[in-house]
Amino acid sequence: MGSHERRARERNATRERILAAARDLFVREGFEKVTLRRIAEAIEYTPAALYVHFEDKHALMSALCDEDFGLLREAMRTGDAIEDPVERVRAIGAAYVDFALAHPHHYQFMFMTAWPAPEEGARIVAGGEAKAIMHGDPDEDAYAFLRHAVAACIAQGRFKAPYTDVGVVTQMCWASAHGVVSLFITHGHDPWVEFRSPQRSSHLLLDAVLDGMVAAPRSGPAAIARVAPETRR
Amino acid sequence: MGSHERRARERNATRERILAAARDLFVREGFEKVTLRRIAEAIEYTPAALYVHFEDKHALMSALCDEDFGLLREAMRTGDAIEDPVERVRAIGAAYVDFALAHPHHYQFMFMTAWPAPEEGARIVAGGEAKAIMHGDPDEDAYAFLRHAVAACIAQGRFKAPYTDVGVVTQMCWASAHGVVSLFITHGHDPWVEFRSPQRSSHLLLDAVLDGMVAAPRSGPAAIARVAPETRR
DNA sequence: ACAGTAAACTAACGACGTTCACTGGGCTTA
DNA sequence: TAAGCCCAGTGAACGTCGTTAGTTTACTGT
Repeated sequence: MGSHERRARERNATRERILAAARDLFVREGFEKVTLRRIAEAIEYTPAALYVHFEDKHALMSALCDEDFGLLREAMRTGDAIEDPVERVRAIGAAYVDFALAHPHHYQFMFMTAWPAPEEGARIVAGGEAKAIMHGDPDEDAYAFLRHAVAACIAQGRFKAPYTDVGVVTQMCWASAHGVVSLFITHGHDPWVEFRSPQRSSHLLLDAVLDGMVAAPRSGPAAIARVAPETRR
Repeated sequence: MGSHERRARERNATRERILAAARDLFVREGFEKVTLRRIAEAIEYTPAALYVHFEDKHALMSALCDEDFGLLREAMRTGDAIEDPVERVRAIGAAYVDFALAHPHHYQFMFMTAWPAPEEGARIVAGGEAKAIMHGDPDEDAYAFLRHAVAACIAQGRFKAPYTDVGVVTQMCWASAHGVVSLFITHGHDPWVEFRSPQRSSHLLLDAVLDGMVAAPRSGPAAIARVAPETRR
């Protein structure tokens, strides 16, 4: 009677083998070299076999993506214990950047590829798999995690006007980190732009943004908690 | 004897027709729908005919790109007359964002696609066409144009430490604008992120960055020239 | 009138994602 | 034990893509 479970386990095992092969190709050869035929070849399967485990290539890549979003979420937990919300935002940004630079191919797929768009047919994907990745819960959603920290900053009045809209400020912080790393990923090796350390650039940028947004210390201990950017790292 | 010129003119004309068809497909149907076969069909040619005018698809797209870099450069000239370098940087950023949002597909190709990388063969493209796009001359190169304005800021001591490295600060400004617009282009229609106005977000971000970088007004007229971000737009 | 040039065509190649009829071994059931 | 089902995996094909080699065709300069 446990054969059901064994079959399911086996099925899941080959599914994992497929994903592993895809990830291997992905991280080693880059983006557009990941081909169903090469994945199949890597695990000594026929290309058609992949369709038993994934609806199509997009679904396969999405599954890879899901795993990476989990990793990113975990990486961003680094700053979870930091009391000061502004410093927490800073730590989250640093973790985000580190993740992106450590896994550029994954990052590229996660945040730098425009998905096929809703089409005119307006057929929403069957189960709504995108929803599974990010649905607003700070415990499971990297975006909501950042947003949560930003909301804390605003709630404590740490940001002066007009930086008081949680959504906008969250996007500003996200864009700061994303801007540097995505530029580095696409143009980091172009000859015409001297990219020194993207780490340093992104940290400086986030420092500048936060500096620009934080309200002047009125009188409280906020001024003490604040660390000078140039001495921090 | 003038037939040489006429032939050249005709040749150039069909080259332009190819580019126009490509651009049309590009802007109307988006990125990956641009196919050599569809371009050829649009101008009632055979796919192979395109290879008379372009080395390969990449070269064709690069030619499209060149035109767009020209447009971008022209758009960024808006802030050319602005005296105050900080405000000039702000204006350049705004123009950049406007361009990106007005031509998202072009922007995607110009700044959001990782080019095939040098390969291991290390065969540099024949004429060095990438060099033609951006080669450091502020009059022809959008990046150098921004860099020039940033350098003026630094030369006038408008930025406090540690924001004194021209290259790094230029990249920070660039990344600020690029971060917002690229996120909007790829994820602007995703359900899980409430993207209000990317214009507003990017302007606020650049404001915050500049606010964070500018030195406190010592005593001079700089404080007067500085306009409060929230009242500007 | 003739040879040369070059733009455009025909036809094919290999690689891609995807589909579909099929097979064959393990499982359930009689 | 035999019959029948399930389903992971196969084989072969389809249509599309970028690209190439060989050929035609129209115009040019002599």
